[in-house]
Amino acid sequence: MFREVYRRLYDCFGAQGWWPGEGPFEVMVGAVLTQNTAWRNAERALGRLRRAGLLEPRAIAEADSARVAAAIRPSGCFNVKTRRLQALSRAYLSWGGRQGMATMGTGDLRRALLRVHGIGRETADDILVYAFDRPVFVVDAYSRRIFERLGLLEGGERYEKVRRDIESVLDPDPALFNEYHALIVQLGKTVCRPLPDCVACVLRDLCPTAESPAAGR
DNA sequence: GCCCAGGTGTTTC
DNA sequence: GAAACACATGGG
Repeated sequence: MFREVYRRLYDCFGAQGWWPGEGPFEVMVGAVLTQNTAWRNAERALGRLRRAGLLEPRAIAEADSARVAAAIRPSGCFNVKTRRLQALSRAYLSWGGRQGMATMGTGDLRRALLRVHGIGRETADDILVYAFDRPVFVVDAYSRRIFERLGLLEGGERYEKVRRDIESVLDPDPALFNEYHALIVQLGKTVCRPLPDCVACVLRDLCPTAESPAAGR
């Protein structure tokens, strides 16, 4: 069923071509900047970092935190995110950069990322998929809501369970997981706004047998 | 003015 | 563990 949802979303929206970013490190920075933040604002912050010469691990790690904070201001929570970016940059360097990380197994890399201050499950999985091409499903509020509505999730499941359940029935194809999360976000942006209810219309197409709407909120 | 956005850490029960 | 809260800007 998760395959079918994917297929329909892909037919409907086409390839999303995520992640908009230049290399692994930039993707990682973007993943932190977009936490609880619209991508548009994360993008602004990214541009300002670049213009300030701060879009490199060593530059961020060694810069005065006030400078980093000023650069990423448009993405909100800038003091919090500054600490996170500096921690992530130091970790990135300590792991031997993109090469070092590329040689690590997905499980090890995930555990390493989760130990970094400010990198939670969703951000870690964003990084695994979009910076290092690992076949990992990114669980977010949209995917939960959509799958719950389709009856594929009960609601209230833990992050890890959702992730494993979905990964276990899909081919471990990095490109597929890359598109899947992007398509769900696309669906969320175009249809699920305001969040709770209007998922329904797309879901009628996705799965005619799904429970009818109104249970929202 | 209020709610939300491609969350996470801390505190408290 | 789970719930409540802080973090903070920009758009609808």
